[in-house]
Amino acid sequence: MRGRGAWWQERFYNSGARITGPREIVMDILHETDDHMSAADVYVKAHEINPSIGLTTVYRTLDMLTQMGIVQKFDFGDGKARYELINNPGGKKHHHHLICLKCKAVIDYTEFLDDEVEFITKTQNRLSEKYNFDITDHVISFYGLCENCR
Amino acid sequence: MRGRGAWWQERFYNSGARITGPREIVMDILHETDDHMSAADVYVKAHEINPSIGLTTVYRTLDMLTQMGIVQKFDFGDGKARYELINNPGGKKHHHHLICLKCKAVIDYTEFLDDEVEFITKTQNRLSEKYNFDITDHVISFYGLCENCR
DNA sequence: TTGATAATGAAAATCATTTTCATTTAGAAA
DNA sequence: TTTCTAAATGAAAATGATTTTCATTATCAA
Repeated sequence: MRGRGAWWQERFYNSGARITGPREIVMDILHETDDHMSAADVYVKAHEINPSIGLTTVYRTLDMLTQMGIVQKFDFGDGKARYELINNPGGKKHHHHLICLKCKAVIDYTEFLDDEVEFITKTQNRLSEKYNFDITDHVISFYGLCENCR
Repeated sequence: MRGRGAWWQERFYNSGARITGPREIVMDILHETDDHMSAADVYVKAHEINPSIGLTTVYRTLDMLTQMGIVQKFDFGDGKARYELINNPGGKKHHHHLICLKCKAVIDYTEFLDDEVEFITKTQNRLSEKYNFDITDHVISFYGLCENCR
């Protein structure tokens, strides 16, 4: 299943990043899950595939992917960062999060994105022009109390 | 300047939270700044006012305020959480963030909120109904590379 | 095939945040 | 006002995620 899509390899190349075993494995793992994975989660899976991979490398790879805009890093308030592929062809759809402030439960929602696209596109264009930012991504999260905690 | 607004004291009361010296000081500090303060930042200021206040209490207070929806907790990716008052009468306006993935610079923007209000209100209503969530807050952030890093 | 350099892994270091626990305090009740 | 009890506090220790260091290895352009 390795090398399923050259799409990211091309992006690595364009960034001057080498394509290595550990990086391929991390990309595979991210492709294969629908979860919000922490670095430790990725490490555990990577370790099953190749026990010589170090946690440090997982961190470094996830960080690099985040900076390249391939991965999105989230903080749900439970003390560890979570990572998700931004473009996962055939994978999880674009979505946002509904986060409970008390129990930290996270609900992914994909509804109501039509209105969002319109709003985000417009705002993003305005912002990138005004602040000369190369915007690659956005986050929309709603916070509150879930039905169990309210 | 203490006790400037009873608004939060009432909310403390309604939550069964006691109004204590340390908590008043933390609220004052949050009222008086426009920055995105970390717990350590708040601690330093609190310590100037009353050196007996402990960092632990600052953390606990900020956490409580976050759960009460008085404060919003942010993660800009630099490893420490930031806190801002959500309703600061006479203070900083509602705003969102533009965050550089490389240098972690944060730009606050307040423009283009008219479109946002419409979009957010609608989405929030739909979500709270569908998922039975008591939504108190939202975050919209844009990520990318700032003009120096792009 | 080779060499420069990027990437890696293990271990140690860092550092934000949380926990523990003995002490103090707010504020309801008497 | 005084008393009483649960909530709040602070210091210190513990935790745990993430980063740094540095010697070794591997990628890939030439």
